[in-house]
Amino acid sequence: MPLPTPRTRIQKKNIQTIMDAALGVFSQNGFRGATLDQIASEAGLSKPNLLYYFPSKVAIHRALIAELMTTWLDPLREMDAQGDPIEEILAYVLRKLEMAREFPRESRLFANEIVQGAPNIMDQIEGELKTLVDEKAKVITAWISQGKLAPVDPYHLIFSIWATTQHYADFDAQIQGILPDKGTARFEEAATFLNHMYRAMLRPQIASAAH
Amino acid sequence: MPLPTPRTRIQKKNIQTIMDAALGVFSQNGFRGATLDQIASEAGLSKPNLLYYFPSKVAIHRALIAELMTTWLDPLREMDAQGDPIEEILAYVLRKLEMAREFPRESRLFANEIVQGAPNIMDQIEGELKTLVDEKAKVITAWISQGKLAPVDPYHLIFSIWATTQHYADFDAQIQGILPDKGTARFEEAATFLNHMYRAMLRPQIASAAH
DNA sequence: CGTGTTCCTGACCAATTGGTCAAACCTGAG
DNA sequence: CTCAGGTTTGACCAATTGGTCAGGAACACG
Repeated sequence: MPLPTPRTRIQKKNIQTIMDAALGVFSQNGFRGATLDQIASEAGLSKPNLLYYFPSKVAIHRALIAELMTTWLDPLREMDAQGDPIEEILAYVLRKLEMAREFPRESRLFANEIVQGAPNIMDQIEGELKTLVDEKAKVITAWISQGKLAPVDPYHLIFSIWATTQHYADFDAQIQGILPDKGTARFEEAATFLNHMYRAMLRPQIASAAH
Repeated sequence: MPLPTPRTRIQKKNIQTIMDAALGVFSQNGFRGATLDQIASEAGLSKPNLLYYFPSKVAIHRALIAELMTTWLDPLREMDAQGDPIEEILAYVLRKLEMAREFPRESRLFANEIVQGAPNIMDQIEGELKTLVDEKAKVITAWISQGKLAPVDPYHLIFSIWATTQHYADFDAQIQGILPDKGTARFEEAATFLNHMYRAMLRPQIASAAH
């Protein structure tokens, strides 16, 4: 029985190994496309051994998603209403881009889940996530009404940030197929590009002609 | 044997029915996650009947991808080097957004394929697609050197357009979970937002102070 | 009508799948 | 060393999967 909290160091190690292997397999094949044998093989364990630590395939997936959800939203949480609006948003963009580079598997796991209709995490999207987004949207709206940002829809602004940053993880195969160079330069180029893009669109226009 | 070109009207109709059903199933579950039984059931045909028209599961998938690739790139092809740069790019953005609204299943089919490493279409990405993108990147670069656009990396500009527009199809579940309204307003809002975003970032800055 | 071709199906198959289980194997505290 | 607990595995199972096949049903066309 998989104990709620890992007790022994063996449990800790194996659970970690399994989740790491499962992350790779689920993120590449989606839930239905992934097999326990694949995960077991990737983890260097036997299939019954997997099922000693997790009661079922979905349990592994759920554990992964749960772990991911807690850390995935941190960059957005860090956006500070007290800071300089444009710099705060740009910092958020760059943090998200950094996560796309650092944790592409996590990004793809998420992408797979959402593309398939988010069957397992819709409640968290409509709860935790929506709450956070609503809160930050209010912050952005306040910034706009203070004239510190160009007037844009805060929700779609956030969507565009998710889209443009996660794209570099989720669609990496396509990007690497198109971009001439094959190094990691694409992420640095992306940082420059997104920096320009969001600065340009968020810069408040010259104050209204009337004064 | 599935004849290369559909002959009878029955073939035409059934092949169409199958591909439509397969599009739905593949786009929601990915290739490995989709089953022939599911597709057959969705199409209202028996499984052996599917395999009368297509020799295998991958054949159906290949047919879908092939059909998609031909039309999916049309919006980009239409970008005209002779037109007004900003308007041309914006028209492209809106066409892509329109496709995300009109053909979300096609978008998700594509997304699934790329997220999983584009195993079946990497050659087309590195061939047809790359050629087209290279060509259009040159056009954009020319526009920039004529001072008609702000200087941005043309490749990443195109990536950002793909990301922001397809996001509304691929991640629709998330968007609908977050946005207050549930109608189709999100697409109109997106059009407004993207219009602002790309105009702001592409507008050439005031000519260099020196004159 | 008749008859050759196209279309369709139930029954079947081997391989793979998620999952079980009893028995064997470790491991660490006393 | 011991032995009770945690850990691991080979063998197994029922269900599902992609795919086959022989034959029947529907059609086209003279």
